[in-house]
Amino acid sequence: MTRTAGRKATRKQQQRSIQTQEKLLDAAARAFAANGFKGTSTRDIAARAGVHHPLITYHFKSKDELWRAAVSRVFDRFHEVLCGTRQALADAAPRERAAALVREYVHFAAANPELHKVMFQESSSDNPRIAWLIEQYLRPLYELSVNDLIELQQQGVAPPGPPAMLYNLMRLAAGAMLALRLEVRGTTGLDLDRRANLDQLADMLIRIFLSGNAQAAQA
Amino acid sequence: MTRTAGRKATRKQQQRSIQTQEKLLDAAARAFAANGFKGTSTRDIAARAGVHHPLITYHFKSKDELWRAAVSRVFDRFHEVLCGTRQALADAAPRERAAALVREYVHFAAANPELHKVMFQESSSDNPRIAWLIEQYLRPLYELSVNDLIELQQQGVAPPGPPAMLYNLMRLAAGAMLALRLEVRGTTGLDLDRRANLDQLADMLIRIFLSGNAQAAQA
DNA sequence: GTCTATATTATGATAGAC
DNA sequence: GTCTATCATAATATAGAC
Repeated sequence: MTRTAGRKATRKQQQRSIQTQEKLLDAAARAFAANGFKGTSTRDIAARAGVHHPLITYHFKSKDELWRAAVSRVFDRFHEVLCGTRQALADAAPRERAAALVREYVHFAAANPELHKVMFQESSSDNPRIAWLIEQYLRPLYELSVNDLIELQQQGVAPPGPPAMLYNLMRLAAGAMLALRLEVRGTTGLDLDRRANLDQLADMLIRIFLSGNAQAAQA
Repeated sequence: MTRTAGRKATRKQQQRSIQTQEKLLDAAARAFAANGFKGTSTRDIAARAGVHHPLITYHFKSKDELWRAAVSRVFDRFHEVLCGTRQALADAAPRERAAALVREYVHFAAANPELHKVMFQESSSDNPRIAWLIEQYLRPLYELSVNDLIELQQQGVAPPGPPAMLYNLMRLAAGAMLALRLEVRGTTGLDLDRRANLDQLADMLIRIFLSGNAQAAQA
């Protein structure tokens, strides 16, 4: 009897612990995205999550490790989604596969603005966090994509020029638009919370970056 | 004799005061660009400037006003440079004028990375500073540029689509590349501190965004 | 115009009760 | 697993000597 009760209590506690961690990870991602690592206090994160702030130390040991955990969660999902789509379209024509990936990229970035906000926040200075982000996620993603991009350039689908430059233009143009949605709206009146405008953005990116004459080049 | 000495002393003091303010404004722009408003301490700024931190309150009253002063200095120069080039090329063909402005934009953003870093930092959350920045600088610049851009689209030089979307893609692609130079280098190996790569970036932007068939469209 | 000293609040992290 | 209480440090800002 005592064992059963003990097990139930343990299970409940474990569930609550996981819930608390989830709430903290969500709150941390939003707070770090909004104000950067240095500009965010652990008290602010705890308040957003609705938990007491010493629980952060309890569950994540330090502010630094909480940052890594929160960022990992967003980037892991991003990586999964992109790789999934890429594999699912392994047999599609390169141009159609690339177009689908652009659409996926835009919609994921719109639904998860923390992704690019955190990147922009930490990339503005030389610090251990951006080095970690590059090592863990950004460089691997580039190395996964660059060969496809070069192929698209050779087929004349993507515009010529250094692949690294083209890659950065594409990802940063889309990323900045979606991370800075508030500023974009205030400055130009463009509302990227509307689904129609989001689709139009993806179409525009595809038209600009992936609509070269597929018969040309290779000369 | 006392008057002369007094005047000399006053003049010297005024000069030193201006020097101190300049040093503080430079340091503030760099610090705010690197760590955002909330992530920057006035002590850090004072240390970068090599002055004692109570001098910030003395010269600028508050951290908030120092931010405005530092940002104004960068954006005023930016505005001057762009408007100057625009007027100097009033008689040039629209495409050549636009291309020259893109080159100007890229080189100014490269030489003054604080411009876009500050923008990206503060744009990640809704706060009074980004509202001020939009009101004072970002929207006026857009309203100054959008008619030219529409004209370029009508002439078939710039790609079709909502002008606001095109405007944001152009400025944010260039701005993000140059604000995130460290990240771009770490992720893709592209070194935008090299003058040659900078020129190539401007050329690529012009090719992508301003190389439509000038005879087409208008249909 | 410049400095030291300090008031006051906020921060990251910990100790120990329950 | 959760809470209160607390420590040590760093923050913005001010007061007042020189």
